[in-house]
Amino acid sequence: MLDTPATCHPPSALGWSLSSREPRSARDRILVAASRLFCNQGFAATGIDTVIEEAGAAKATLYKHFASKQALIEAVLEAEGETWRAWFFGRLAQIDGPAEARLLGVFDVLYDWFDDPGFYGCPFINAVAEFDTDDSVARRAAELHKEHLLTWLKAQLMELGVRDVKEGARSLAVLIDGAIVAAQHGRDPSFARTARNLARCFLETAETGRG
Amino acid sequence: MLDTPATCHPPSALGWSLSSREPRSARDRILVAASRLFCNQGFAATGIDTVIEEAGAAKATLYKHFASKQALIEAVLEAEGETWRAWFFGRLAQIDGPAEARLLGVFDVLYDWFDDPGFYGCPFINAVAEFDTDDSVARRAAELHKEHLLTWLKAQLMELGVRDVKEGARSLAVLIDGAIVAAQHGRDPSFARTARNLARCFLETAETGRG
DNA sequence: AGAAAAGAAAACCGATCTGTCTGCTTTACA
DNA sequence: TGTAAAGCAGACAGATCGGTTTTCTTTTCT
Repeated sequence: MLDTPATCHPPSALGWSLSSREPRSARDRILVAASRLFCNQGFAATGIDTVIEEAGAAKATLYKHFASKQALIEAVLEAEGETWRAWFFGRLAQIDGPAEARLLGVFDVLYDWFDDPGFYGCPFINAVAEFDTDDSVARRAAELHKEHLLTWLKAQLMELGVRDVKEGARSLAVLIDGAIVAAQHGRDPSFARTARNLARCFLETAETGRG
Repeated sequence: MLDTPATCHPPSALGWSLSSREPRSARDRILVAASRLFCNQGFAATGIDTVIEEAGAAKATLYKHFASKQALIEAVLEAEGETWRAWFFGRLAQIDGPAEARLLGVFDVLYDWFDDPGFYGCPFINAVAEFDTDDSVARRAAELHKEHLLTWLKAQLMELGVRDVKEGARSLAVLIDGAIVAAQHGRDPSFARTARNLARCFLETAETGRG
């Protein structure tokens, strides 16, 4: 009963997902199970009973650690985002060379993410798609996540010496979001390469202003 | 009770949404109400009872026209997609000039879409985000929708004389998806301009092979 | 005008939802 | 070893879910 249900992909071995972490406490097990179920089956579509069954935990235990389902969703998004960013920026940090190589490397790392059988799109994009209307917790979590990304992108663009760093980061963010959605819909990781070519094309013209 | 609830944006005046259509039959009212609620509050999060209340219809009437909630979702996606494409391609058809102007015009039309107060992102992206795991009706509807878009893009790129038409269409699709998601998350229509600049940048290098 | 279809209102069904509460067992720590 | 916390199992509550059925009214078309 602790096996991964057939409707869920196996936890990734790459380490971008919370599901690949070894749970220690009951709280961990609940968080990991909720993460896997929420991200694969949807937040609203996944019930609390399913989460505790997958986690092998008691309902009272869940509600001792998380005040409500909303709070659990919030915790899942935060933990999932942190895990993903640690993996993503960790991979990028291994790339030595100029900032341009690191910026293009973004799309190589994205390729590996898309190519993982457990890839289910970006949890934040999926969450905002569900809870769009109200300015919910999901939206704020997504904003924070994107803020982290933009900060990193801007640092690289600054190092590269492009003129409009803010607009450059926005451009790359559009490419990243577009690649994620296209890869998710088409189940085709090669959209990372398509986006990479667009990025190279953009950087070539944007770099003209560097010193 | 037929008023738009506070949680929903007013129906668009531009005509890209099904909500802007004047409902004639009870079936129409149900379809329009379901479209507005599903797209604004989420598919799973919106109950049948809410739909019939918003539509001012009886539950039996709904189930006479639609076999199930899934069938209703399917009908909403199909109708919403058809309405959107009629609006989108209609706007683009008004652009006279070379294919390049029409391709860049895509992002001007997208701007108007994003700028509408009733903008809730792309229904297909949102639906796939909810029903990702199973190869559901939503996924097939999204594929069909993207197929329409790609066909149009390829026709323009062919007219423009670019070398790799298929890859060019994929590139523009990434830009469109990315702009949609970024605009939805940031509630900022100007991501359409960012994507437009990327498209111009891409077309300039891709056009080198035209005759 | 009269037949027939469409629709409204509301009761009703079984299942499932989030969340609470009560026992009992296991773990952890002093 | 004894005490306290943590956790499991499951019943339970009230609401809501998707969906069916019945009765009555309105519309529509010949």
